[in-house]
Amino acid sequence: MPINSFDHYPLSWKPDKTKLTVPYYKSLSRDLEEKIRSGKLKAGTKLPPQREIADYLDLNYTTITRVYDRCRKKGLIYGVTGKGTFVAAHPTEDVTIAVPDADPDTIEMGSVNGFSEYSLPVEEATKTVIQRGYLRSLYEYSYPLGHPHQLAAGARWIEQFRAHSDPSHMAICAGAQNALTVALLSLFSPGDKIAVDPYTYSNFIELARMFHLVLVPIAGDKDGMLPEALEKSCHLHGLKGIYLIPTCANPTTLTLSETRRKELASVISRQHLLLIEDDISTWLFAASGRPVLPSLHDLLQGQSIYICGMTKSLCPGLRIAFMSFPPEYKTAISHGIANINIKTSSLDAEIISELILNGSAYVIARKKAEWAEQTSRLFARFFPGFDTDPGYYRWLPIGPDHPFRKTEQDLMERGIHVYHSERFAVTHEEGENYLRISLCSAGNRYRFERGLQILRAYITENN
Amino acid sequence: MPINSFDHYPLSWKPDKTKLTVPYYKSLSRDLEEKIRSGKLKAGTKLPPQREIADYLDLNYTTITRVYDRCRKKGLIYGVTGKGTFVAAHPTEDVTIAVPDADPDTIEMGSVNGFSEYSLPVEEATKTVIQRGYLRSLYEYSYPLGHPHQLAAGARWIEQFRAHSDPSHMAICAGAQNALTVALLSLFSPGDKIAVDPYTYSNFIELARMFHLVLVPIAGDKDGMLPEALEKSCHLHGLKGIYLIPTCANPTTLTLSETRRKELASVISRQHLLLIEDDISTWLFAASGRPVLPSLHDLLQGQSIYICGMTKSLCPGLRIAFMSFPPEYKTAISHGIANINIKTSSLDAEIISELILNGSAYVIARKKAEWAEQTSRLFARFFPGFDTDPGYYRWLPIGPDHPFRKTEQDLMERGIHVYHSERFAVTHEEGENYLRISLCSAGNRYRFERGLQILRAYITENN
DNA sequence: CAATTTGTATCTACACATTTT
DNA sequence: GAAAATGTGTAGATACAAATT
Repeated sequence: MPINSFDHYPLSWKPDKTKLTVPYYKSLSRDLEEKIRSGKLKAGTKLPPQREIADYLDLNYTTITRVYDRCRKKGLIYGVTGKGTFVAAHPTEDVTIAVPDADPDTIEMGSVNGFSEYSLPVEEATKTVIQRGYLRSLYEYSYPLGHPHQLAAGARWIEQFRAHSDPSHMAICAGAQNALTVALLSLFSPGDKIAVDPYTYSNFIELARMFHLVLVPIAGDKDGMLPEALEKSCHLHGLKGIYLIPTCANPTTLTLSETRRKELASVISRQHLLLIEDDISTWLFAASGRPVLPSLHDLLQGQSIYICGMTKSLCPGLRIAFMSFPPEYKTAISHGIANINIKTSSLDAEIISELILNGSAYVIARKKAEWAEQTSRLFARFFPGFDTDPGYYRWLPIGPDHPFRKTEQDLMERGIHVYHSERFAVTHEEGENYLRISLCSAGNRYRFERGLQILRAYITENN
Repeated sequence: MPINSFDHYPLSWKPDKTKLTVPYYKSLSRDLEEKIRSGKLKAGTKLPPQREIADYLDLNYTTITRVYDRCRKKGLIYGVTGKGTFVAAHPTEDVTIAVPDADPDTIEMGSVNGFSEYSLPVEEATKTVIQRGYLRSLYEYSYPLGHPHQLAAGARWIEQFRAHSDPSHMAICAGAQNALTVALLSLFSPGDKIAVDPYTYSNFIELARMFHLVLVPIAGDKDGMLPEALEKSCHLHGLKGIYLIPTCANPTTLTLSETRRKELASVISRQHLLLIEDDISTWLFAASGRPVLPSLHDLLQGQSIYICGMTKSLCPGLRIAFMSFPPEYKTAISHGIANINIKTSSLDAEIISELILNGSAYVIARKKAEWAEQTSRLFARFFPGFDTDPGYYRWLPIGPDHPFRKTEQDLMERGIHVYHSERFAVTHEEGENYLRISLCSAGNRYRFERGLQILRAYITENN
């Protein structure tokens, strides 16, 4: 029997007692899910304590625990012991960063496509591959993880990034996103917990959610994730893995310092975490002659899946990523690849290998790195204080009162497409908002410059 | 306190009381998993009833339920109410049908590669695509579900198979297996139950297991799955979806009759199941001028994902499949594709489209269908009683006493590679065993004929 | 065909850790 | 720094459905 009537309580979620059906936990979690998905409960809303709902509905409170649990595993809500339960950052909204269909009137500064102008060497390489008569042998099943000489090309390529590997424990996937899918599917199970930065690659967030993996954000400072916070969270949550973008993280552009890398490696090793290292940007450092810090893959020697996508550095249309893993995961990953892809297109892989082996890949990368530097200098002219470190995007603070949808829409109406920080947030964060500004998708310098003008005008106006 | 000492009971699984640690359910399920994976508990073994283990260990029996539950969701065991709990068919063994690395001394009659000899038109089409200057536009992000004209080509292609669709609710995936991954990931959640034939495509079994989906085998007769059995199972298990290969099912080669298709469609519609229709073989019927039965996709008008892989009919090396779905799933599937692949290689898709649009695809398919018919006639000469219906494989009964590994190994030693029925079994089945014999991978007619001789000799010897 | 065996689903009880007050 | 609030993890009790005897 309820102790109170609760009529005057402002329960943010107040399920309708009359609509309760057995089993209770299912009818309740359906109701909660519906309210969140329909937007009746907004991101960041604090839900009533489990015991309060239980009291109100006259149910045992672990039944409510079960309701919250189900929604938590779906990524709709998250709980903090002692604090309460909250609606997740973007429980349902479409934050997937897909490929926008080209609209000539909007300047693309949201998605990070990579410069696509420079595709001549790629076309040349394609012709070479075909003329060489490889086609016949490529159009057959074999080597599901990639042909040995393609993997060798991959090993050579990632060497530049201080990630050392060997074709015998590498694989080719259909792009970095696909490699992440393979890694998550092969090595994790629903309910497993993975440490991430508080802001991280939004497609990873969605992917993890699709697999019903639970993401646990770990605090960081200007050098990236804090090792102590990670270690503490291990004890607290029983983490299974960790996802890191050590160099020029997406979207925050933070790079882990060498000390930080070593400290994190030591925690990862001590706590037996499984690291997924997503290396999207080191090529920009290597190609522009900047110092390259050691990969965690090298520092750890095991427990680590290293992924290097070729899309951004070489050619957006060819979907190839190289993956390196410790030998003990080879069976699991082979299974994952067999089940997800059977195998990756040999043609794409062969073209990429050709580009690496004939040296064009290095030339293309250098060219793209130059462009990136030019656009980042341009960006810094508009927004002083930003350095011109390599990177395909910038992380622009815009103050606290700029809600997700509205800000993006306002800017869209002014003619630029950008992404708001909430797309990248693992939990709903109050306070500062940011925009991620892509430096490489506007099409040309003039469009990009116009975009920056629009952006600066909007920011000065609204602050 | 245990009532009995159990020392004389032959408990097939008898956990060591002294090694029990808290939490009990974890330490126990770890132990059970280890025993199964290490082979100490073999496929089909009946485990002790939950209450018996609980009694023996002096624990509440729902704790054992939890242990069994965890292992069940991992696909290690399965339970039948009233009967007991059993170790699953191939709980851990590597049954994934991957791509075997070529060994010239072994005749390949296991994996179904598709004839790869006839790749000249594919090479021509590749050159055409490149010369046409498409390359530049292909090497860019756009149209994550596939270019409209590629999808239109797909729509035209599947029309032959009485599957009608429209480019606006179609997508291109990187092969049929990849399409299955997209469908499962986008539309199902861990724990969801999917109806399947008792023997079905082994990679689907593994894929479902990776996603922690539970497969429920449904009885069938010579016309395929029984509608009444399906309907009954809906009520019993609360099925969410169903996976069917309506034409020349893999591996049983059964084709659903037209009446059966209509009856199943009616159950699927009435029970709100989500159908995944994997069409791997209708092209063989179309290409050899045989009658084509209506697809369930057409019969259902909704609730159905239709998948048509191009690998077998056209070219093993190009990884393309067309998928058609009801409009209401477009968002979910777009998300799935964005998260798994970002997008499929445009180059492969473009080559396939070119082949369809310039008519070569039809010619290639006819050629391959002819070869398939020739090899199936050859097969029927060796094994009378088999008809020469289209199909890339045959399902050969070999009697009850031919265990999985041993049979495959025996035949491997004699020089042929084949797959045993246990690879395709959803639950462990006693009784008749089968071999799936691939008709299209031996390399040439002479090798295939030698393979059949070896096979027949083995069978007559051992029965 | 009724009683028994057996698996599955749901709800309840309790212990514990962290955060806030 | 103790008490209260709050989420999470584990174990137990009960009801029920299907298959077997």
